[in-house]
Amino acid sequence: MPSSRSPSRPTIIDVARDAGVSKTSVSRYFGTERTLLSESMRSRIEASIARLEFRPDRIASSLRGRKTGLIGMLVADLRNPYTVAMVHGAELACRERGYALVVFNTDNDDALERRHLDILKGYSIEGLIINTRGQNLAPLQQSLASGLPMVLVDRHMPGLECDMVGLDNAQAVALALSHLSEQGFQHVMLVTEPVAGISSREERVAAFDVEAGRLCLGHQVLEIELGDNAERLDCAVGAWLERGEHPRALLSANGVVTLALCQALSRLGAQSFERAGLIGIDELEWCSLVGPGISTIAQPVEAIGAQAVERLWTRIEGATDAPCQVVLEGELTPRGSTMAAVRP
Amino acid sequence: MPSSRSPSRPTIIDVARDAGVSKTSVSRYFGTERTLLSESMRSRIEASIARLEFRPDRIASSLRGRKTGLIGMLVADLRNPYTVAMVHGAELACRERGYALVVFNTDNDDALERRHLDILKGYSIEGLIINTRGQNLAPLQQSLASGLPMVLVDRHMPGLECDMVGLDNAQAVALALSHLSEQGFQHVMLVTEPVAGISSREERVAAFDVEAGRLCLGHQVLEIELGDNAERLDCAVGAWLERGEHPRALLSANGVVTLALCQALSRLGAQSFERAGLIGIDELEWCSLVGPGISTIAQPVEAIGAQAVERLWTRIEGATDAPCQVVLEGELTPRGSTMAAVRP
DNA sequence: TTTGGTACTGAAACCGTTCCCATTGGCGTA
DNA sequence: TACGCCAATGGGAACGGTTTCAGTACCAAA
Repeated sequence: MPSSRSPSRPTIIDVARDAGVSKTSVSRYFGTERTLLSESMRSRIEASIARLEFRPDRIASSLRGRKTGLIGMLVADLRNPYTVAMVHGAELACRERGYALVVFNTDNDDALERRHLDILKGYSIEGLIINTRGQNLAPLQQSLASGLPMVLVDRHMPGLECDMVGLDNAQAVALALSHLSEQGFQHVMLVTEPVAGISSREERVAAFDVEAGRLCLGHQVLEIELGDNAERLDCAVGAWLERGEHPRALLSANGVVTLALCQALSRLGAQSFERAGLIGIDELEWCSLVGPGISTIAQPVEAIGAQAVERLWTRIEGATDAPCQVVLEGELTPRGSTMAAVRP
Repeated sequence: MPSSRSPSRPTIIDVARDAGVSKTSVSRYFGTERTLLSESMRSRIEASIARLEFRPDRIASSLRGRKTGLIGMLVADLRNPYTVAMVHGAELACRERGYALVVFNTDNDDALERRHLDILKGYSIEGLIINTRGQNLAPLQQSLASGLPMVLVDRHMPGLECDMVGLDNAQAVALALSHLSEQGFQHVMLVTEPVAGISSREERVAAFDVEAGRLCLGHQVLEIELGDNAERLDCAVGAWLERGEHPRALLSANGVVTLALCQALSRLGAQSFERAGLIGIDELEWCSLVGPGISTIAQPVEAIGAQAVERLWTRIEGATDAPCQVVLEGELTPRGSTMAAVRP
């Protein structure tokens, strides 16, 4: 009945008293100095720990020397499936390495991002994973300068010299376009949220222009703010569908856009899916169910999250080589939406 | 240029020295005793804090007296949209109250759940939100007994007397069935993952039997393990479709099942959606896009997460009334999948 | 003048742990 | 025997804050 004594958790001193040893020895029982302990000491301590159900207070231990074991993560939109899967991958990797992940959602709010960053620093996190819009350069630069290991996910921030993990955008876009070309599409339109200096979007647009040119495809880019006003998208897509002589296809720059495009096509009439091809970056669970099945270029999202943690870990362990960049390849899943381009 | 001096963060002592006051006064500057400080003292401290960019170390301050401001959350499956939305709601509410949320994903692994619980306790969380399978009663009971405020989400755990927030299952099921009945369906099948003692599933099944009986609908329940073997589901649903004389409809017990059912129907042929009605508990972003549009009963997921935090908060503030139970209503969105039941 | 109260301030103890350093005892060696 | 060394152990300072408590200064009331 260890719980009947004191209402609060047992401390290392309780264990020491119970085992008849010093608190130093109990402290050594956890951590690397454990090998110093004799066999008898070790077993006595073990017994007391079990009897009292002692667990060291990580907060107290981090105060003096020991690390917190906390990794912070700042994401712009937790409801985005990309983010969720990435967080999941990062969480698995953290678990592997003995870290705990503290995730803050900034909801695309820059002020909130600053506040969350402050809070995270207050918890003495050992590393920081960032996947936000990048409007808060100064405070991030300062964190980096103060020696906090950081990793960017999905996009660079100019002026922030740190590791970065993301998709190989050029490869992904090329893969999509060569697939469309093979399927006989001759005109393509990339639909993206406003580029706004976000590097991954820039890269996708740039790769799109280059690659479509190389493949001799007619091409254009539609940059559009999603959100409240669905009509603008309907108009743009509708107009594009109208003036079609060639077999044409849409390339969606990410999962959010894919959803919006499917909604637009669906509003424009059920037969819209037959009037144009569609392929999207990001694999979504419902892609096989909609229309003829939506072709996708899947990002290795879980791997991206895991790699972010791995990069962080090497930095925490002391690696000081130049900032590196991990780009992972996308994978094509062809479905009905890009088959049989012989459309009027 | 405060950063050129010392590599590590300024401490309260640095501020005290800089302002020419005692560290006690600086400590008082934060927290409730602030009113004690004279005007001149307050402004001097303020200036030093700004000059040194001092932020109190929350970890250190929590050691003596002050709370950690951390709320822990244990979820069974972070990739489930229900979970994501609930986490998001909880996060907003935490932000409101000045808490930070530490989320651990147990991936439906009971051992992992125990480990995560231990870790969370090690960080001296102030409250715990639980949404897991409930196979780890003992350690949870112990946490509760030790005075940790806890809230269950979506389901009870028999033997764990604490607050609970979830869907009004009876109302949601009744709403779905009365809609189906109004639309002329005469036979309904509830499809659910294995009940396995999970209270929300039990309640949905119970309500289904009662309500279908009351409405004089032919009814049956299909309890099936999803995951790897999709064939079993295809068989079950296929067979059920075959032997149909009445207009019949499927009621999916949650979003995961809805996805599986749509996949099954889609595999069984595109016209399957016309052979039976379908309505699912949980609103999903793609429901309007699949087949004729899938009707849903939306759970107020964000509200559930927010309410969980609110319950926790009242407990943290000292409320000691009997464990309460917050049930929120589901909302019907009728779509094509439950229209025009006049099917052969 | 003494007393008492109020408004403000700081010294020191404390939180639970880790780390530095001193101590002890046993053993091999000169 | 005396010495040095090593393995094992413990005492106490330190970490960065909060809190308790003991002042100090000032002013009104007795």
